[in-house]
Amino acid sequence: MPELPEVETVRCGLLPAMEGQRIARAELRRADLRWPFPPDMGARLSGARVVQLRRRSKYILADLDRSESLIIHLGMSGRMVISGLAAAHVPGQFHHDHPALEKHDHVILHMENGARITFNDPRRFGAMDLCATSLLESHPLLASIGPEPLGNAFNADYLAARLAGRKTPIKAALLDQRIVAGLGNIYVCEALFRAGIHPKRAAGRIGRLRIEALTEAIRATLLEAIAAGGSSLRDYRQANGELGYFQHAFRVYGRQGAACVTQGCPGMVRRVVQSGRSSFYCRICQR
DNA sequence: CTCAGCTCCTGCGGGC
DNA sequence: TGCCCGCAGGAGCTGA
Repeated sequence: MPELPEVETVRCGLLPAMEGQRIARAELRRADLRWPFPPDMGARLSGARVVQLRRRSKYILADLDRSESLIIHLGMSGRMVISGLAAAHVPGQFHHDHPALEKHDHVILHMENGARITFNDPRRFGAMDLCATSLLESHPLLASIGPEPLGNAFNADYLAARLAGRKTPIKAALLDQRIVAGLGNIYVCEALFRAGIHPKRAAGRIGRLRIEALTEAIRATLLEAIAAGGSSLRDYRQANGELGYFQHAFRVYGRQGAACVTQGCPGMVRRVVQSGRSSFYCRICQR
């Protein structure tokens, strides 16, 4: 499920185990995910201290004390599982009994503090790479990504300029990471519903006021999801260390055939396929 | 440049 | 029970 809110939730969950902490040993259980790991990745991670754990779009960036940064992408099915984190709120309190490894546990970071961070990814659409921290912005995976939707650079002026003249459906435009960072299929559907915009509407044919509504809908959708992830983080932290999946109430995503949640709206949620991916919307609320 | 379609990979649920 | 099919939250690549 990892779109921007889930990645942010994973980052926050990793903070107590990783930020400021040293990686005692990085264990690679295969040589690649989507792409081969960079040369000597295990050795380059082992012994490094994580100075800062950041997020850019759907990427987690771990700046190391070696002028390098670890780039992590969860792909479609990637998860981070923390174990040995006994009491997250008590610094330095870790125990050392870890559950057995599971299928698709591809990379394990054995932290000096006793925590173990496991990257599990059945479909292996995820990725890891190392890059000089000073060159991160020009890394091929990051160079052409658009502004963060929760930052100041993402506003109605910007979005209007990027959508102008484009015939592609707004759904596809918002999934394009070069236009805005971090959105995926779920939150695009949700944001379009909130903004009252039909997913098939041509991107260049949305009025200024509705573009303003759209930027605010995107922000609100993401902020609410991040808040929901944050609360679920507190809930499951003691249960198991699994990060990356949390319950969230969607208004249209996955609700085809169900009643539209808008008060008094007689419509039902529809599902259409656009460029191979499902879009969910209300034909009455979204134009 | 823009855009649609294909592709990587595994797992799950439904129909027969 | 087993088998086949469609579907899944991403995104790079190709070719028109």
